[in-house]
Amino acid sequence: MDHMDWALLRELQADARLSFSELSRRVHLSPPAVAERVRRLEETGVIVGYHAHVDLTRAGRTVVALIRMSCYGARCILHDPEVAGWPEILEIHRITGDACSMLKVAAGSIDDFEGVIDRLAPYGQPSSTMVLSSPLHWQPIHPLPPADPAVPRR
Amino acid sequence: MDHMDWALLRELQADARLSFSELSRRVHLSPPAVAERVRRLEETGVIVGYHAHVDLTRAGRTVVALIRMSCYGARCILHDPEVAGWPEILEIHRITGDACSMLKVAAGSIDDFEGVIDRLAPYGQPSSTMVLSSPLHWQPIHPLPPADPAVPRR
DNA sequence: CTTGAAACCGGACATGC
DNA sequence: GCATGTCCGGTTTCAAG
Repeated sequence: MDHMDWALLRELQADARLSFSELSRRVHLSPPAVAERVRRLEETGVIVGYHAHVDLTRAGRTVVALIRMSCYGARCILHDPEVAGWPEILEIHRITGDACSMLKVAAGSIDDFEGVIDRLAPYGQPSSTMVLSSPLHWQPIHPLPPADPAVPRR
Repeated sequence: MDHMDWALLRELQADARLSFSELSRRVHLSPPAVAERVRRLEETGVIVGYHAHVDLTRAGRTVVALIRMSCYGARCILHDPEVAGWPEILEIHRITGDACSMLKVAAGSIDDFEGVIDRLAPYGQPSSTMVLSSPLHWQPIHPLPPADPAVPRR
């Protein structure tokens, strides 16, 4: 993960459809070198995929919510792989705290959302928070500046 | 947004780097028709971008958290565009409830994470929940089946 | 929207630095 | 490990139906 790898990640995060040739021009590297580096980033699991991002509202998902699930012991959604297949469930995160997971849900309507809640209820108590808007949908990953501790830690 | 548009979205969400020709084979449409449909999906804002997805851990972001921000009145992070530029802040969602926003944060270390909390504290009270793992990072958007109410609503 | 043709570009390989 | 150069295949973009 040197500076050149980060330059390639920066470009591919901004536009995943760039060709190797176009990439080579932007990062000032030869096309074969670019191809091999990108292949390595894919095979080592740094790049996990290339995805088109779809606007939820324009795709008919007008109701977005974050749901904290407090599951009933062993009957946890984390143990049921079926839940991850429901179309409204976009993300599942296992978290610390009194709840066991946080879900990001995008439903087509309030009725649809109510149906999701009904389907989740058997697993535990869902606590919903509606998403009004998302001022920052997504941010590319770039290298963090090295930490310089202003106050030395004891 | 007919069936063919959804087929194109399905393919481009699964692999954003597919060529128009390869797309045309997969959805059984001619290459010019594919090119025009994709261009329309981009210009109408259905497709908002094509992004390479990076594994947070392998990119050095070992500490992931969700932070609920309860801001001090007008001094809200939603009103300060600078916050969205901090590299550790991946998402900002305005939400309902007693908090004003939910942040997704990916820091390089606990020290770095503590630094983010310190920088957030002037805006309001941050309440952090650590993400232990993410069984479902991302799910493509596909058309929802039409609702058929098993129990008629009154 | 499809077909067909032509120009272009991008990817792969081999060679050499 | 990277740059250069060549070749081939694929892709894009027209035009016409």
